[in-house]
Amino acid sequence: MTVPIATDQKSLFFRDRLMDWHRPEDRPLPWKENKDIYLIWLSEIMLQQTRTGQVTPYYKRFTGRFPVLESLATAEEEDVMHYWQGLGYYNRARNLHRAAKYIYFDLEGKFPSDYPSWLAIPGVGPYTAAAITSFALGLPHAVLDGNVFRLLSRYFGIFDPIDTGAGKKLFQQLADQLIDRNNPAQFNQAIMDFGATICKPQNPLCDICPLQSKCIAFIEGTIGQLPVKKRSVARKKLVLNYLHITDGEAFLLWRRPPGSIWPGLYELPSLPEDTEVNAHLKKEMGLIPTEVKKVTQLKHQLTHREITATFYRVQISDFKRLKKGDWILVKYKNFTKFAVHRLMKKYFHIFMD
DNA sequence: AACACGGGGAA
DNA sequence: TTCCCAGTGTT
Repeated sequence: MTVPIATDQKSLFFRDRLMDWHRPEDRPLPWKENKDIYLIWLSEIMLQQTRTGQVTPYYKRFTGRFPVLESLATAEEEDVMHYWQGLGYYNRARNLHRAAKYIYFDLEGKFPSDYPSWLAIPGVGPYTAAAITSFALGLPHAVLDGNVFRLLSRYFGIFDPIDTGAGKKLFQQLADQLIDRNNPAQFNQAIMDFGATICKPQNPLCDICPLQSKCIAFIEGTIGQLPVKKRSVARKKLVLNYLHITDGEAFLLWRRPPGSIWPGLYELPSLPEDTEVNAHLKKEMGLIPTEVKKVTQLKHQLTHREITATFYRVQISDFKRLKKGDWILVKYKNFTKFAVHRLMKKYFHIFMD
């Protein structure tokens, strides 16, 4: 790690305020009570993707049964799994056990003493290696977990996705520059505590945040957008029904209102959910179709939505009885003048050749 | 780069 | 319900 310490004002302010904010006694947790590298290792494995409150009882039970490396290394796997039961991500326990045997028998009970060696231990990735080497050995490796990603992305206003190789590299460099080399352990503890208690995912406590005055996301009102993730979490499903109402020469378009998806873009009039086509046409538009045909169904992916759109072609003799409404009558030769979203484009591409 | 891997707290 | 948690290993 040959990254220079960041000396710009923003970074200095961040480091100073963070270290000043940190009160180790504020978040007392059982694994903070000592510097036993075995116990720190164990706690960090348990804490992977798992809340502190959920870990605490497991940690106590587990350390009661396996208080030192030897007890874990010489235990039966079934016994280990039993004490992990209910905590989830069970490969953690298997890797932990495998690693314990490796350290106890192959390394003669001597724990690795640097970052790369810890990284080679089963179940230990970049985060855990940094946590162990800083907490137990005082080495200046910055931890990068969900809390740190969130805090840094907001404070520095970074919109690069955190779930790509490039993004992780960027944030790791930044964190390694920020770390207080005089006290890496306290810095790592502080940055995670801060993220967990102040810069929370939802409803962060910006009003009492000591970093507020220089927090880009707070200043620019983008707290809710950060951190950015490329891979969207399971998309929300959305069902839409569109009506392609035409007399052969023209058809109807409608402009989406602001505050919805695709604000301001045009699309075919849509049929409200749980509404029958003919009834809707007559009641809302004053139209009586000569033919209604289900034409196609298209899937469309958005960042946070999976849309299933069904298209109905509605044939009418003329638009004379069309009620006044938000829709506009568009001649086929003119329809390219209207801005439409990609889903609509897909449909037009297929059915307006 | 994408995916599997668990269970639970909070909004 | 949805989000996300002191992430890592595999493909």
